[in-house]
Amino acid sequence: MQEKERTKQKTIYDISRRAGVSIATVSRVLNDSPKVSIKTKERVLQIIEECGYEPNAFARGLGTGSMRTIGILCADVADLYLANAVSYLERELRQNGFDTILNCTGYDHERKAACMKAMEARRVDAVILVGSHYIENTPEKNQYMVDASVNIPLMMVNGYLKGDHIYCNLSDDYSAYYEAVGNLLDSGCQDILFLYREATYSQSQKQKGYTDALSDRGKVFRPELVLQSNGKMEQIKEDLIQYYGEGNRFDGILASDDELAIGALKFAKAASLTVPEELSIIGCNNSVLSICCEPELSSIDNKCEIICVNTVATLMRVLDGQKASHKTILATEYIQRGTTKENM
Amino acid sequence: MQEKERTKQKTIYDISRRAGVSIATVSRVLNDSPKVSIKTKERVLQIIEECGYEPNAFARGLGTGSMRTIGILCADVADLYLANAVSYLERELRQNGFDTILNCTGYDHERKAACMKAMEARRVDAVILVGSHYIENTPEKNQYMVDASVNIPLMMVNGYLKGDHIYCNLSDDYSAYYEAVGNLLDSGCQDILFLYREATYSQSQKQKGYTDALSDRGKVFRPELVLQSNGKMEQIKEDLIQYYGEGNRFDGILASDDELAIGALKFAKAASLTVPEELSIIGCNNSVLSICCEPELSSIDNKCEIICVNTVATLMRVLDGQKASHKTILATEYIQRGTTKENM
DNA sequence: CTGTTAGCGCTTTCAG
DNA sequence: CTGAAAGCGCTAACAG
Repeated sequence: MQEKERTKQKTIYDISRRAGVSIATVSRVLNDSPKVSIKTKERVLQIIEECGYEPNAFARGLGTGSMRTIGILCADVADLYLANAVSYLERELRQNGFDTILNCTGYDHERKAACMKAMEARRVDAVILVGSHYIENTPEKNQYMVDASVNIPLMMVNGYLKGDHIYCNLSDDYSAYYEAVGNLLDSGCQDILFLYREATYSQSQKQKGYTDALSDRGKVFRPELVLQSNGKMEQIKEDLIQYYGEGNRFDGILASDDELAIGALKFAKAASLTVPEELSIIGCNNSVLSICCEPELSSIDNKCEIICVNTVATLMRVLDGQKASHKTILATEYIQRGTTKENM
Repeated sequence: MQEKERTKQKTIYDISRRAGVSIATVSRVLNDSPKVSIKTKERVLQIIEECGYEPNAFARGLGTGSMRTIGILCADVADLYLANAVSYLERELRQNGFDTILNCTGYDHERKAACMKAMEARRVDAVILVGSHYIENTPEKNQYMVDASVNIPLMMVNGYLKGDHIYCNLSDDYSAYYEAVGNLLDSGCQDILFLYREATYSQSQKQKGYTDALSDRGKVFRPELVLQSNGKMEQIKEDLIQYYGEGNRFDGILASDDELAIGALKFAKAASLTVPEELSIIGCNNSVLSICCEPELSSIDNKCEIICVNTVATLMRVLDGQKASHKTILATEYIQRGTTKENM
């Protein structure tokens, strides 16, 4: 670490000496305490300015037990949705005077738990978990979060886990998909394929909305119209081509994210199906992707920004010792574009 | 902050007492020092485990002067390219045992400088600046980085600034654009429009490649074939429609990013120009966007991952006191897809 | 190999 | 309003 020591950092003692006051007074000035006379305060501030003094954050952290840092855990910031969320969260946190430590955990359970531990060790003031990937389907696998929440408040963006110090903000995926099915049906679709990526908490809510909407509208749920596809766009397209080749027919696709939907769009082109006339497609997240394709993609906007703003607002109340809601569900908005027929 | 204190955190003293050794020994065990007998080491480790003890990171930071944290400054993680870069950087840093503090500075000069100051105050071990936006065109505006680099190593991803403790890794935008122009010309294009977003360092390199290639191929540079367009996809399309409406003609577009290129593609559709027959388009960054559209976008891959891996590797050498290269330029790769004609 | 001790630079009582 | 002094929890000489 010979890179350090370039400039001998000044300390509070240097300032106190130059100002002819005690370090306590300097500290008070630093913390904008009211019990310092304006005169001394100004003088100290003056000296601080002159010396280009910056208080040592570690020492302050050691003293107060906090460095005003929030940990953000997300599977991968390269993911469009997560990147957006992180961007909003970081902005809000900063506005509230908190720095953010980012940790991309990936999708592996062990690593997630390890990353959470690392955050605790780092003594962040709270951890925000972004994405429904964090909710696993067995209590044992979620235990590490419950454990962590004993020592530190946990905020979830688009995930729900019950716990005394766990606060969740999520979009109403169930209703969004329920409504989307209704829209497709209203526009004349008969057979709607539900296309999803993996079994997350969010996905199960979406699928529930899908099946409930079908049965409420008197349609029989056909399990073969639920298809899973992972991988990238090209793979999704291939999967659908194969599925279609096996004789499966549908005139509507409700996908659990925009990438899947665009894969579907590429499939439509490959299968020479006109969109939206012969095949309607709805994506989810209302990401940039949805306006890149032709026709542009109808999508479900899950109000990521609102969720994030709300998450940080809630966190601030929690850190302030105020009461806060443990579960907040936010409404989504259906965005009509070119891949679905206008109703009526 | 009443949220703290849930579990009285154990200290090194608690461990030393329970283990019947001095705190120094515990500290040695913690730091995996070789000068501890295996026996005591195991015993101490045992106790640490039992107590669920975690060393206080702030205290350690105060003692060592480092919390093994790197600051990443980027204009906005919601930006596709930047998100990718941050993702790679974070991964590499973590693999080297460093946490990353993310700060999205936006594009305003004042804020950038303020954020840099904040990083210094936080006493990160180094700062990585991502994106060529950080390089302004007057030395005065770049001064804050030079100043910061006196106290802390600075790494630049896709930007170049001279300085003793500044280390830059950037893609060879000049050659990439020089070559791209060649490709367009070879495929039969006559009039190539250079479409850019804003005057950044990177952009100027690209434009230089563009003009040099033209003149080297005996074409006269026509200033009216350089068009700036900001805003989102829709706006870009509109700008081009207007530009085209004013009588400007071209059969190739070389854009400085994928979003611009897709805006161009949308323009082509609006103007009923077939792509790539009547209009060839090349984007840059080889982002997801490039495979969302129809036809898929030919793009310049600037090897973001390699740059990031290299950046962190260089940083590690710097922190280790070794010599490192101040400027590394990496080759790009042209990705041929559907918006350009195959050569030959 | 192990223990003692002096910081690291700031916050925070407690007196005055 | 101001100062003295006791930590905060750990690291790192220095002695043994």
